[in-house]
Amino acid sequence: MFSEKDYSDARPNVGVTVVPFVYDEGVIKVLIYKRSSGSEVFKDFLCLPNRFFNINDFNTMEEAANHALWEKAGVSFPAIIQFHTFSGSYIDPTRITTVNSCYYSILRKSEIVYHDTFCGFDTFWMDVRDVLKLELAFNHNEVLELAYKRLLASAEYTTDPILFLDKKFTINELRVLTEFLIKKPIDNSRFRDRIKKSGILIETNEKQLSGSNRPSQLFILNENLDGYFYPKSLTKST
Amino acid sequence: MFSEKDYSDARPNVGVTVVPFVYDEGVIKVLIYKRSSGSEVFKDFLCLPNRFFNINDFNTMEEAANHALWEKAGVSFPAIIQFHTFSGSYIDPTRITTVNSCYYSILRKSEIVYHDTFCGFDTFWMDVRDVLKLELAFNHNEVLELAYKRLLASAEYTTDPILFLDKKFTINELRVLTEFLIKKPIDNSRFRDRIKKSGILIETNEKQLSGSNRPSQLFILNENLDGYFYPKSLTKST
DNA sequence: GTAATAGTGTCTTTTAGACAGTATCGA
DNA sequence: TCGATACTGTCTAAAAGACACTATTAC
Repeated sequence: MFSEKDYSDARPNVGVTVVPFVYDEGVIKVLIYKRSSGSEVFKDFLCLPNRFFNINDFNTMEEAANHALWEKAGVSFPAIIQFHTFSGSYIDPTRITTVNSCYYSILRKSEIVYHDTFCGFDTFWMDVRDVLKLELAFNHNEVLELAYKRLLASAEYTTDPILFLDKKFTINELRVLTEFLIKKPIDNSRFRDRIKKSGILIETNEKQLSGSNRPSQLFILNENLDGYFYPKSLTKST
Repeated sequence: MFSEKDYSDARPNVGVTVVPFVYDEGVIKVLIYKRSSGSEVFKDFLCLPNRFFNINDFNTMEEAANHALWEKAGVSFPAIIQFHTFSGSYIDPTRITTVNSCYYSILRKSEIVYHDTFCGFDTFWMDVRDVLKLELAFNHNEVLELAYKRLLASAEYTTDPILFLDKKFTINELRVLTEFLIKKPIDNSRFRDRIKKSGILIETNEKQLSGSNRPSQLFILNENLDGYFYPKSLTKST
């Protein structure tokens, strides 16, 4: 396999797509941009940040993904999570068979460089659920749909969504975010118990005043733990 | 992005790799084969089933993956699960930058066409843990390592490993398999309770005699349920 | 004081964990 | 009858779930 000279004309186009998520105003928003009217295909369509994977410019697809993210969202080297690679001639119907590796990124609102236009692109942050009603370029509807599904599922098992919050956050902020992601109410008392016993959060010596009420304790993520958050009970947890 | 004429020489090589797993003699085995001494690269190395993704031969990478699996393991169109796409020049160091999309497959031992040589390849089924000690071609060590890790993790959350068992199986067979995958003993009584309450298994009217003892009840998988198996308790399960 | 949100305590229900006990077969 | 493995019951410990209660602030 992988013979350079034999196969150069039979190679697919390879691209990366990034789904940049942010938690803002109580909902998850995604960054999209409008393709220029000079584009070869999908002129003026809305689109997720993407990039051709050109081996002269990039060694790995993660580099290409980071480049796309920087170009459109103004964020450098955030955590990106590969969730699926699509392939087929349907992705770019007027051209050749395409391979599209997709990543999503959990961004902190405070770290995004906001710009209506950047590198010449018109970008928008929109509620994911609204974007899913639109017709996007390429296969970006299925890309966004799967990315959102995986993001929501990750809230059930991992601490990843904590990356949406500021470095210091309150347990209530985490609870409200988690309730949004899993679409169910969570009992406050239980949630606090679990979190304290799990050891995933470290109490800081700071408090936050959010109104005329008792100040809330600020926590940071315990970086030493990772992976699964909620204990399963298939076996004794020991 | 994706401009055909501009980028044809800058396209990476794209290949698929399949990790065929089977549950046999109480352990998970993987199929590997020996590359021919006429290969351009990695002559005589052991290797996982793989295939160049040539757009003249295949429309999607899943087709290429199925072809590789058929060629080496003699199984047609089993369930394949994409778990990661690797990229970089390190994958095939003497040639150009490569993109390698990887799948694993959960095969039933009874459905595998066993052959020491098939389509001219010498194939072997070996305990995964032993294969991981060897030096495989390309990046197949990291491919196998991640595939095995994902397979083991799937036993904690999904019913996927049931696909290793025959269509009709006993709860004890499932328990022993699960104990192997999660590397922990499971209480028999609890396991039965959970399974019965979860509704993932349907009782058949057949029993199996496995020795001088009470016959065991045979079950089949309830295909209507899918996804997660063990209930989490973040919220009331209702 | 009141309103508002942060955080705690306590009781009931559900589930997990350990393990003894019963069932059904071959020999 | 005995040995072996399949399967069930029962008791205790732990966790979940519901919700009342206290804490701290602005006004």
